Amino acid sequence: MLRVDTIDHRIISCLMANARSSYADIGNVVGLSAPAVKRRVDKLLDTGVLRGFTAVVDPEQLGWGTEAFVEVHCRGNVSPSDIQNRLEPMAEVMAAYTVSGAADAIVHLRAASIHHLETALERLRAVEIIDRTVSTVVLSRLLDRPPAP
Amino acid sequence: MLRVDTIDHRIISCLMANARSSYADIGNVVGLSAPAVKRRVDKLLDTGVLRGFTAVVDPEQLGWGTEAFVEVHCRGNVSPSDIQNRLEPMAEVMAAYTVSGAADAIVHLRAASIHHLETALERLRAVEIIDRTVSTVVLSRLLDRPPAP
DNA sequence: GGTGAAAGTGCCACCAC
DNA sequence: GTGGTGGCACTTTCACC
Repeated sequence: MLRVDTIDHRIISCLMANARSSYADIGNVVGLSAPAVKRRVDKLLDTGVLRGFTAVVDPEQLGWGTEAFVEVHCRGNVSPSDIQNRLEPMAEVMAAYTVSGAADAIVHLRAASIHHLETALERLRAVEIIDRTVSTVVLSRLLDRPPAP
Repeated sequence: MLRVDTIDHRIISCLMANARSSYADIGNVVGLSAPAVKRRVDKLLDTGVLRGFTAVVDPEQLGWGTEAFVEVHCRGNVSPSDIQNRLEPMAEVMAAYTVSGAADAIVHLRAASIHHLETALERLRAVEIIDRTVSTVVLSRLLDRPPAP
């Protein structure tokens, strides 16, 4: 793990605001030349601080407007990597976390419709290591921010 | 609201995989020339299907590795926009949703440490419209995917 | 970390369908 | 309305200082 200084943070902020901005533009903001910015970005990508660049889409307009959070309770003792391997092939799984408290994991599902969500939940519950699930359907997205600097 | 055809979807997929790929590269994948791709991307941005381009960072390595999901229960009847206005100024709020079930909202918090998370939770509970909260601390991130095509 | 030059890209006007 | 072409400015990317 390496040191990420103030200039790196400002470069990351620029790229989070607009991942397609040019190295020259970023350089004007942070006070560096374009090649210097590129060298820092390449290093941040190499070390994994920056994982990549992606487009932010409106799931609603693409027809993936139905979301739910699912508490997953497993039978017996299950390792996090077990759960991870089971969830990875499911396209509807946006994110998953092991958590404190009664549940073993929280799974963030996104689907095209309530019906699609239902089938995804059925497939989730069919996983043998999963004992039971408690799902909470999202009614509206109040806030959705990209990660902070 | 406009029509988003198959080619648009494939362009969006390319940009989600790498928001910094060139229009020519995308064109090679979807079978269009670079200017044709740019025109479609510009239109998708105009209409809001594409909201922008952002860098994907590893929160762990940036020192924002502590996460929690918080069920928020409000007193009386509170409108979603009320909750939204209260949460918007909090930097630790990554996302928030109104949900079905007993809770009024689910708030996704991200903080630099357990102590930072604690102070964020205190500020959340200090909001007068909020009656009580039930928080679930994330132990590990099993999966974290950018939105699907 | 900056500079300069070569290769690649973005972006626009214009044309064809 | 769609998509393709050509040309010029800008960007990326390298070696070198």
